[in-house]
Amino acid sequence: MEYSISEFSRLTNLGIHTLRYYEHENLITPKRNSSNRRCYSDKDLAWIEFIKRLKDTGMPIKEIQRYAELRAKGDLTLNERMEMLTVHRESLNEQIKALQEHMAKLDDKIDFYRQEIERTSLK
Amino acid sequence: MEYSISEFSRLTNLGIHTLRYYEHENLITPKRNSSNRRCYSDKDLAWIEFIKRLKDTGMPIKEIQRYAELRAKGDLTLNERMEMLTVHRESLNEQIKALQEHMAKLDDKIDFYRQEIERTSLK
DNA sequence: ATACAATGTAGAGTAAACTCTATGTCAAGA
DNA sequence: TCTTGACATAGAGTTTACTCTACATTGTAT
Repeated sequence: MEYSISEFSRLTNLGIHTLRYYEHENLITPKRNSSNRRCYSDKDLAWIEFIKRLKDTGMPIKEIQRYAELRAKGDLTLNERMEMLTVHRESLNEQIKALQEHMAKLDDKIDFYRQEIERTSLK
Repeated sequence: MEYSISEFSRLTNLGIHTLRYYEHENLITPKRNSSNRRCYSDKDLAWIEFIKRLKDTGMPIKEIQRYAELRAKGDLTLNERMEMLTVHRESLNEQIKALQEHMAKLDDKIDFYRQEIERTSLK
């Protein structure tokens, strides 16, 4: 299947402006039809979903750009891309650990508040 | 103990400019000495550490501002503050869940890469 | 043929959170 | 006294990632 930019915008939940911005930043390069309109494919869809995942896990656009560049060069860059993902995996792991520690501390704080409210009878 | 802004900067790992910025945004209000220099206390230190925690868990400055405002009003706002923290706790919980899902998908992708590299003998 | 809605490009504007610059004050050492 | 060096304020500048505006084209319905 092929999609116009507005269809693709709906499918990906990314604004039309954002899609054009991503293209401008060379994250994605959809085909064009005879009238120069963008034609997004299902492959583009899978790719943009992966881009979203990288973004949602804190990878900056610049680095996704680098990854996209490698991807465009084909199979010869598989090693390098896997290396990037492996490094990113580690950062993700640390993010999760950090958030879990924050969660524990936050729980302590909430408990403390609960006691204070009890003690001062502000409940 | 009391600390000058540069000492406090070292203790908190926040730049001097950032500390002044936080004060400008009413997140923290250190005492001043007779020459109008900032005098940070140990209480300020504990407070800034908590601010960092909120920030690191994705709370925007605006909301920390709101929390700081309540804190400045004293014990009468304990309930409201606990409510804020409880809501924030939930968001933190969801962040962790989301990251864990991303991690699982990323692992799948890395496995796929490993197989592709094996298959195409690019190792 | 005409209107109009979707699309195209280039570039300006926005929001958040800093970060830096210009300029001035002040206490302490040479 | 003179000179630093740390600190003060006000406000400008930066970075990231969009988001929007202005204006030109194009395909389709009337």
